Amino acid sequence: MEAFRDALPPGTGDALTADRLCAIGFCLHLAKGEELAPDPREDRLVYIAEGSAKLAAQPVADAPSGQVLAFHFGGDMISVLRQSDGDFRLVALSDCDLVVFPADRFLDIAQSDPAVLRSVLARSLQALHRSRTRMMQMGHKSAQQRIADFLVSMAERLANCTSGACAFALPMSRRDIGDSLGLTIETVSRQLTELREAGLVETEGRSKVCLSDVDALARLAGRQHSQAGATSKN
Amino acid sequence: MEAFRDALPPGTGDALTADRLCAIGFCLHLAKGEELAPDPREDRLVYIAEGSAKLAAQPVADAPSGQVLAFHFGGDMISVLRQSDGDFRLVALSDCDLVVFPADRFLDIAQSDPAVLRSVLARSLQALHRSRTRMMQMGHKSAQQRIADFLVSMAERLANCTSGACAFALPMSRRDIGDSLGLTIETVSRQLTELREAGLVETEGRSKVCLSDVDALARLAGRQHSQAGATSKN
DNA sequence: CGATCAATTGACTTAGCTCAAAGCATGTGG
DNA sequence: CCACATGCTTTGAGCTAAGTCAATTGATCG
Repeated sequence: MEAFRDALPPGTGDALTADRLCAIGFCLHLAKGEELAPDPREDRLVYIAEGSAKLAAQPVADAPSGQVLAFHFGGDMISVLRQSDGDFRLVALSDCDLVVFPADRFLDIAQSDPAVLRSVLARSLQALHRSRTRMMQMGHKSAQQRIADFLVSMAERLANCTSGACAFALPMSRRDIGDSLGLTIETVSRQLTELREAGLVETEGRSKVCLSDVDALARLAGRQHSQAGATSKN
Repeated sequence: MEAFRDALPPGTGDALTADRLCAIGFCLHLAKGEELAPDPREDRLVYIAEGSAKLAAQPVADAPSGQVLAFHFGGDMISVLRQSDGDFRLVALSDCDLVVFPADRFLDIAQSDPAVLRSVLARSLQALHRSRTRMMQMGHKSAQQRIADFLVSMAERLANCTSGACAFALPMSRRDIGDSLGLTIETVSRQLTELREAGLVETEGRSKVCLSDVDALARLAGRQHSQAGATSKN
């Protein structure tokens, strides 16, 4: 819970507001593979204090594990809106510590502190912008570009690396990667092999990857030297 | 300008706030094909009082006219964020009446009226949710499903029709449609032909379309009986 | 150490892209 | 008012990237 207080936008919001927000949130631990119990009655805001998770749609015919909307990691604040046709699911990719807020009450409180509300709004407008940029790219990009883009995003997110070389572990499976990019696991695997043969990526075991040249990957992904608006935090 | 006042969320926001918001906005008319002059200095919120427009990225190699992020129509409020790598462009598809606000000042004023701010936030969270749902679909959908989905969206947006039959005129070209769905004009055309042969769509001239069974199209698009979260306003 | 499930690799199929040509609207000038 | 020119749209014929099906390899955990 303390971690959440630190995550509030710096310089905005007073201590009182933070206290009141903490009062309505509850902490929750999810073990790897566990899922945040859906609540069809209300929208929720979830803060990920620690760990990694995927936001996925209910499984459908052509995506048995449920299509992946986004990946989220420690420090992210995400909104889990209830859907008319069934909730989206927040599934832990690794052990997770969460703080869950009812969206209505959270906003009621934030409303008394416009600075907080505005900063939440600014965040969500940015997120919308990123989501759109991403969507646009999705429609026009090849499998290799998508994988390259994915790796660059993960490097930023997981290793805080936007340039040069870096190594980190991917918490999600190939299936999750494929489901998030609109590709099959086979294609994901093949593209990784190609990138490996091109000397851009090394892999070890199922999850460890090592990117030798993030800039080259970014170029491959078709990113126009944009360091802003690249991560996929909510 | 009066039209904008009506567009403020009903029941929220007082008259004073509306007055102050109107004071910082300026009206603008765009003729068909014209473009909102970009302003790299600040983000803007644009209200479309009348007409239709596309939000497109700067032209790149593989999309000469610029990739289309979204279509917008009368009544929409959209945010045009400046980009690190060049602005997105708002281009009129038909003659348009706009009201343009500097985002910062708009939010400064809205901040004094938390109800307005919150409603703008709620809108943008919804928009984010829709954008993500859409993005997810984009990755996994066939050309025919995308076209069907597009037609259903347009029926809702342009003819206020979510079921049964309806007819309307598409203000955008096949190229714009393709650019927004990640398809080529040829594929757009071919899929329309298939839908025509299936008896779901009739076309007349370049722009007029007649959908005989919106529900069937929605089913074809893979929409799970979701009437909520379907339009693509902001 | 072995069972099990994830990941890789291969062979084949197919949806959608590219290149190319022909048809139509729409608008303009005679 | 009609003819024509222009540019959108449609249609056709390959081609290629990615999906499908199937078999193998490899990793992880009890």
